[in-house]
Amino acid sequence: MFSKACEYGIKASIFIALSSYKGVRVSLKAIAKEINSPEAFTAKILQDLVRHDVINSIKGAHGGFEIDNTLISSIKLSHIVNAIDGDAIYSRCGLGLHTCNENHPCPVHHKFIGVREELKLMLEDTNLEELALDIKSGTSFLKV
Amino acid sequence: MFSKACEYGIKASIFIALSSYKGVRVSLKAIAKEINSPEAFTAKILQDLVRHDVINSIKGAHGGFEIDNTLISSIKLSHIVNAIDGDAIYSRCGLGLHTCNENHPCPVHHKFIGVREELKLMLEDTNLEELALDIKSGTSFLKV
DNA sequence: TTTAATTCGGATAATTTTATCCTATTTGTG
DNA sequence: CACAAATAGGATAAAATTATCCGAATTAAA
Ligand code: FES
Ligand code: FES
Repeated sequence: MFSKACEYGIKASIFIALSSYKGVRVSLKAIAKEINSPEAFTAKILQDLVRHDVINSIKGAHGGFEIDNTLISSIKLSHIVNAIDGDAIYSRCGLGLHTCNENHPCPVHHKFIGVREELKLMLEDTNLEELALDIKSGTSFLKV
Repeated sequence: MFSKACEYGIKASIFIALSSYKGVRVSLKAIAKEINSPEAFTAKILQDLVRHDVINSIKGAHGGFEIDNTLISSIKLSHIVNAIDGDAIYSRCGLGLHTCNENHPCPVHHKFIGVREELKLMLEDTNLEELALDIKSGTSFLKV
């Protein structure tokens, strides 16, 4: 469903949010360890998220990644997915026609748009705060 | 959402169903042309569908692909997707945890399973007959 | 001001997916 | 039987995704 890059991006963002609530900035190394991802690849993804203003990076000694506490609840999964995978998941035809077009629908169009719309709503409705709180309370997990 | 292979597999199956209703067996070449797919790659996918008993192949002169007319309405999208992409789309954790497990859920598990379940139901509920009839009536299209 | 801890960014490698090519095999027809 | 028209299947190539490596730039602190 999501690319590996996107999966890492989501998990990393949640962990960064969690740390930011605690007031601690986290390093790439700590993130990769926590979400069980390859360090260098994760670095690329974090750079992407920084460029898209999803997370914030501080260079140099004692640097790392963080998110402004006041923004965490307004960052939606859709922002992260969009930054990494683009909007293909929302707009692309499920069977690879040139465009998804109501007036020239592929065979699964009307079956597919319902699921796609639900996915879109879910991503737009889910924010980093709730996901981070679930990790904090031990309700959900970032690895294994 | 689906792999390219799966997209081709679905479109090819619909076209084969349509031809089978007309009583004509179709060649690989005709299929690839109709669904706008690379011929050799499509051949591999069709072989896969044959092995999984989704479609039927006849070798030699005047050979080609067909589906038993009486079976078309009972072949579901889920059969095709399963034959080509396996069951990952149903069972895999959305964030790549080792397994999707209610007792050890990833952060998006409870948000995700709804969408996944709707997708599953859609695939299990949609059969080749209805898709082929839409193509026949000009309600939907296999290419462009 | 030097050093160490970091992120950044370019180059490259490994893996997976997608695509192509060529030969073997099967089968209907003259 | 010989031939032509098909699918089957193995080998290989191209492209995309995932992963690694290494040096440059930045920054806090000794
Ligand atoms: S045209 Fe294929 S999903 Fe809309
Ligand atoms: S554990 Fe991740 S989707 Fe179920």
